[in-house]
Amino acid sequence: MSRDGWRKKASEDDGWGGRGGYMAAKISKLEEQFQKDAPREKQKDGTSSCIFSGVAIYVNGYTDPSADELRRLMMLHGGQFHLYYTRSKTTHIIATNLPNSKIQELKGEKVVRPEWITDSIKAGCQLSYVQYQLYAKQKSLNFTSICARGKQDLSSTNDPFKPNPSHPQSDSIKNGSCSIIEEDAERPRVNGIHDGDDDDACALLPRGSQDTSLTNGYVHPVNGALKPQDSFAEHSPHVVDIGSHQSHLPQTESRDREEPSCSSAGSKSNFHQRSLISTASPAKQPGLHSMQKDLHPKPTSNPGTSAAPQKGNLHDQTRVRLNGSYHMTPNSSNLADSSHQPGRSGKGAEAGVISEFFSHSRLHHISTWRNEFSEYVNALQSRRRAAGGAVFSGKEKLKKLKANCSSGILSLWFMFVRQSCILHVDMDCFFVSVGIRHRPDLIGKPVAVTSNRGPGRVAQRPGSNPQLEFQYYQRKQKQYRKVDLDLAALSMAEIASCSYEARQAGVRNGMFFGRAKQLCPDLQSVPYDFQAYKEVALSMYETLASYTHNIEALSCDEALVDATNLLVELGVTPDDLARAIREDIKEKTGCSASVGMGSNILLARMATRKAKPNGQYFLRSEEVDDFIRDQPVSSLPGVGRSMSSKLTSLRVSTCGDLQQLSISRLQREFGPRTGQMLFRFCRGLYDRPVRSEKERKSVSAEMNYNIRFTQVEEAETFLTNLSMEVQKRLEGAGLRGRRITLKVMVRKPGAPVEPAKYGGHGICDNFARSVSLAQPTDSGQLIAAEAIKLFHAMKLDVKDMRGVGLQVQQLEGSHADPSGQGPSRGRSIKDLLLAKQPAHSPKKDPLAPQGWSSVIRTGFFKSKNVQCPSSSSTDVPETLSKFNPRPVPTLAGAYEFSDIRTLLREWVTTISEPMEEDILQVVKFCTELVEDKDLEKLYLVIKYMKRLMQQSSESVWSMAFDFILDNVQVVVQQTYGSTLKIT
DNA sequence: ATCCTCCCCTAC
DNA sequence: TAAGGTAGGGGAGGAT
Repeated sequence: MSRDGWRKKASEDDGWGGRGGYMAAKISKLEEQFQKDAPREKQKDGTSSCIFSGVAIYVNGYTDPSADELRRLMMLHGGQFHLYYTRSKTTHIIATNLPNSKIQELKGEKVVRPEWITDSIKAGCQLSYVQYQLYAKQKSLNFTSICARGKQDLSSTNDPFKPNPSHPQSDSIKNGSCSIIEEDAERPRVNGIHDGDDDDACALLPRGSQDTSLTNGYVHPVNGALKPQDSFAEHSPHVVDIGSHQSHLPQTESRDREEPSCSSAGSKSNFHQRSLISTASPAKQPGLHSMQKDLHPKPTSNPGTSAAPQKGNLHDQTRVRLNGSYHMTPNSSNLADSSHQPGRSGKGAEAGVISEFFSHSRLHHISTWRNEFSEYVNALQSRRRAAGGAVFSGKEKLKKLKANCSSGILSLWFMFVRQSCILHVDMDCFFVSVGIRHRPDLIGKPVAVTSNRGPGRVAQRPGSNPQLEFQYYQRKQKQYRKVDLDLAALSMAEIASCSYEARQAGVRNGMFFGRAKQLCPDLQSVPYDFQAYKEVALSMYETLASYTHNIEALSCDEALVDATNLLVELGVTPDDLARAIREDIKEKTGCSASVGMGSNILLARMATRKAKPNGQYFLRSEEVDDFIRDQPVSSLPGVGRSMSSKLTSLRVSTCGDLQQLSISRLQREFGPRTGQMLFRFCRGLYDRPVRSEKERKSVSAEMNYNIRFTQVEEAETFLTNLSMEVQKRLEGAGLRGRRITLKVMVRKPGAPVEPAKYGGHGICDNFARSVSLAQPTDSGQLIAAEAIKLFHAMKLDVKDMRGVGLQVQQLEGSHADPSGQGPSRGRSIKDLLLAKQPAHSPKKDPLAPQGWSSVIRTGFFKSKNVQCPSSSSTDVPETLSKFNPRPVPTLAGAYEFSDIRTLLREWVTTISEPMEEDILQVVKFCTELVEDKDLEKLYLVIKYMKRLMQQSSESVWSMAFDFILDNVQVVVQQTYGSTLKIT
């Protein structure tokens, strides 16, 4: 039986629905609350009805209107609102975004967009939910007029739930012989422009069968860049675009999106809490709300980390300066860490070093924002689907403006020919622009954003050998320049962004500040202001969203806009639109943006290079061949340092040079896909549509700065803390992963022990190891345990470690249970757990099912001769022996938390169903901890069990946890007069 | 062939 | 001092 939130709760025989369990009590309490609130709401509002009589909704994830608002609407209009999903009682699930895994599971359910509710209220009657179904829409896409071959292609590429990862164009079906099909009404009409790049389609047509077909969006008979034998039959004026990227259900979830974190009753506290937070939030525009909320961060920047209370003992660390770097030592006070974050208690600072680093890391912020703005755009897309649509103030303004002018030839061209038009909007030297918004004195001056505030010179640190390092890097980059001995004394703070004036002097982004200062002595340094960047970025996105929601977020300062429909609707030229957008952005942010325009994403991006700074450039299709011929290959996306140098060795420096190489040659040199990419890119061909919904495939956290360990324990502590960070991110994304990868950077043999750059990793080798888990997890503890195992397997000298990263892959929604078919369980344990009788003394298992193995039947903790794995476990802790005269409570002989943890983990992971005897052993152990007044350990144990047992695919483990907790709480209550708060 | 695993590369 | 993160794509090479 699946432990998944949806399916598990769906079955009535799981025992939680009606047996008077905790869950049932909670649900009925919430229902009571709802009934109580309803009349009050009706009174407040005035407009009420009974149109939702008989309807009970459960809101999954973030929605617009928010869950809170939907709850209110249900109150007003006679419906029910369920905070928990119950298949028998919940009639409709309301959602706008669902992870793919969830969609697969819910195929039989009524999953409906929130507009069903708002529209019904507008209409004054309950509308049919059918047309509001979230994923029925996917199935009902009209493919009827697709030709036979198109259908063939669909089978392989069109499953909107399952994008083919190796197939960037898999979400659009185009080929040369199909006729136009009726498009999804909500799709922008993209016509004749996205030349097909579908491999399957290509393979089905003989090479060169269409001499005139390979174009970059402009249909012309001769393309000088193209030899007929290299042609793919990929272009057609008739494009079949199923629009799956529009109707895709977004997978990425917003940070404040709420879903049941777990199905079982055991998850109650966690889920309940999160749900309440969710319903209390006034989100009116989901993505926007989350972005704005983040702009005013709460003092506690660690909301999702339920492991927080473990801080202060388990993951204590302090920072010790050694060789100019921070060192982490376990088990010491970390009060110092909390000092820089007012309002944060000491226990919230366990990841002090890590979070401090991330808070200062521009790269970390850039990555985070990219995700967040993608979510923002996702939310816009969801809104866009809403009946009635949004108000596009920017668009309306432009429309009015346009009404006063006569339309030019070009706008007519766009109206009638419907040439696809993509805008690439890119803020000019973003960090600098934001940084000097209120510094008019710096406008027009060479400015760089960097962490270095000084003159750009620093003292060389003992032990470093900058010359050696620079030589190494130069050799690697095949630049045999003389090493500047003076470099040693220069600041190695990186320039995140520099003004065009600075660029004129040779300063570049990423350059060390000291070097830049040499090149440009007048260079002014401006500090980072991450908050401001985010504000401006949001403003930019809001501006774009006032024109269209067909936006793809590329980063905090860069976005793609598919303007095809907009231009047709407005009857304006791309330049008109770009000008309006740029003016708006400038007005709202005080910063300038450049806009590149072209018939596809590639061309739009290349046009931006020409547009910058503070300009716009529309690369017309007929100019493409001439334009692209002279472009350096390095300007193509995907061509970086490595590929550039490989191309140089092939005597290729411009796109024109690259056009001379045959596709087979390129594929031989670079591999099939990269070869094809190069072949197409250098001709300006690229047909990926603008898309906003991308499926996340990994979640990771790494730190390759200031990593200096002297002892193994430090590395282990760090891995644990990093795991907690990963847990936080997984929880934030509502994901769990099955595969864990540990990545380490290790000082290269012979490299200076102390790198030239302060805290830097220096010259390193990279190592990575991964492990697959039986079940997906988001547990930091579990990830830490695996990471530590991997770490030991690597047999590193910890002193040489310079970087550590943890990545989690093979993701799925944290509420989906992939297995759904664990080993069969007996009934007795369930009965025992459901009976929920506090059990203070162990008793014999009365009903041991026959199927249990003898090992299990004997009891895990009794048969088990526990070998405490930790070396320290043999030493009796002094504090305990001193202050506790009676025997220390043990679980199967273990008393150190680390050993208990190991024991519990083994128990839960190796056994599909716990024995009553063992459960009672644990209860007994916990009871003894209460008696021993060791609430700290008790808390850790409970907390750990909660994670462990609730993430098990066997729901019986969740029940076991509830049973244990309930029993322990009774004892705690008796002893202390209140219960333990487990978050 | 196709998958998996371990990398490297690229982009922001 | 300084904050060298993060996610995705894909190639190489081995296992199946």
